[in-house]
Amino acid sequence: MEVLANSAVAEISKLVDDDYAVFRLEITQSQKENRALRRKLQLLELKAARERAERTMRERYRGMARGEGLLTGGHRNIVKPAGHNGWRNDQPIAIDEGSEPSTQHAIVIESVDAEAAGPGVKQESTEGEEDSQHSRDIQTGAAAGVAPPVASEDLATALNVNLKSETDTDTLNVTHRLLHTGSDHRSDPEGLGRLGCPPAPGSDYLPVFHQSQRTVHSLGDGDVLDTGVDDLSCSYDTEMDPGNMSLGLETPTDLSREDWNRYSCVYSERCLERKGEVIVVDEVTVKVEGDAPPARNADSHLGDRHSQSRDFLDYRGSLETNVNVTTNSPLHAFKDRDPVSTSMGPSGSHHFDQVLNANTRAGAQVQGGRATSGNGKEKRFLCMFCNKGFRCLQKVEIHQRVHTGENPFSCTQCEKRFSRQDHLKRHQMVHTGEKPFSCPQCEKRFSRQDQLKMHLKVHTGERPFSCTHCGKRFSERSYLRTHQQKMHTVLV
DNA sequence: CTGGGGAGGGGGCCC
DNA sequence: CGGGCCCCCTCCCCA
Repeated sequence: MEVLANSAVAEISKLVDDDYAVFRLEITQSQKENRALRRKLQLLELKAARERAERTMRERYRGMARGEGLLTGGHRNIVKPAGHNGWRNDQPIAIDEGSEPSTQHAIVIESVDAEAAGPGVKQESTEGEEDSQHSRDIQTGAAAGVAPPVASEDLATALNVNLKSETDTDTLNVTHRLLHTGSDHRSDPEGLGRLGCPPAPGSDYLPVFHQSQRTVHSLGDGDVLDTGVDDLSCSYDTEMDPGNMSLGLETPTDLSREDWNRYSCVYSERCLERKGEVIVVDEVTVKVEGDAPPARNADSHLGDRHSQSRDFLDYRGSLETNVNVTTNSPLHAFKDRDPVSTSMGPSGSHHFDQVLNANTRAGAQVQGGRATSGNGKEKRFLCMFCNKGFRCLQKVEIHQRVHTGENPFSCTQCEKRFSRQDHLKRHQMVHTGEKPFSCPQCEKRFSRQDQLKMHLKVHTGERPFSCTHCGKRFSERSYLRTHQQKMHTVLV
């Protein structure tokens, strides 16, 4: 009897276990379906939100374009909508010495080669069909402007952020994105802009999206990187800071243009690999439509004699003389224009200033001459403004202050501001009167070594610069230039 | 007009 | 990675 009872219990247990297993399987499948449906729903909602947001942005930009010239001559005076708490021209970035200049975010775009083994959506496909399906969804949804796949884990966050924009058109926290549609109006023979799609040999350019976190600034701007590639097939949309990213739409230089930047996003087959504040995008190619020449914060250079206009003019010059520049050159300035990104709520805000300008690469090369990678030490970090390459993230962030006008270091003696700490330190010698460098010939003293070096030419009679017209020699290039301009009317 | 000096901006390199 | 330094360029002022 006991045996029969035991066997019966065993049989019952077996049946229960079997049913339980089946039940669990069904539950798992249901959960999977649930997730898939939820994601689809989120994508749809996101799509709708983005379309609404873009529509709003366009209308706003159009309004600004009609009301205020965004580009006036060599300088753009950006007029922000009232009530916006974004970057203000009368509030130059002022981070006093000792305070942290900025906490910066960056996006690193790597080529396929660079991160071939990196994790990606594709690689993660083994985790579930839904992921790969999701990846496909995002890719196919590019034209409609679907949120970026910030890896599967970050997707929800990104989506949430994007969805947030749906409810607040004035505080559009939408992902920063890079638009791709396949450039057909640009030439980039060197493939600098081919950010991984496919990468030019030895050109792993890593445009750096600069995002400063400050308590008072929240300037978000979408950026577009024009890769100048004709056969692009992928683009991406990046979520810089899911919690605070602001949407930035490009401001067309040509106000008559109607082709406002259409922000669409497509993720490449790879995924974003987010590492702290650095996002690595694999196999990404982007294209830009629309113009947004860089502008400088008119008041960002306090006491700066030269840079305010000069840099901007230089920038314009690089554009104007760059054969690669097209009317759709994607130059963007952000601190001076922030018509959109005003996520300045009390919850804190970030400003995301970034500019992509593949077209100014030539200018950067002219200036630096070694802007591209592939020779010696790789310069994988690209300035989002001018595409100039740098080896270190910090360097490119510092460099981008050229474009942003950011001067975090202020002199306590005269309130002058500097973009670099060493410049501040150098400047402060003006106040201290320190002149550690003395001329061995005349005992004249200088505060700087390069000035001593310059001075030494007085004694050596070195005149390496000669006028090609009259043969007159000069010790300094600037002397020669001045001479030629005045005497020969030749621009050097 | 030339030359010299002062000063700021920027890139590169090294520690 | 950040700081510091070197170097160069440029502009301005002035003698």
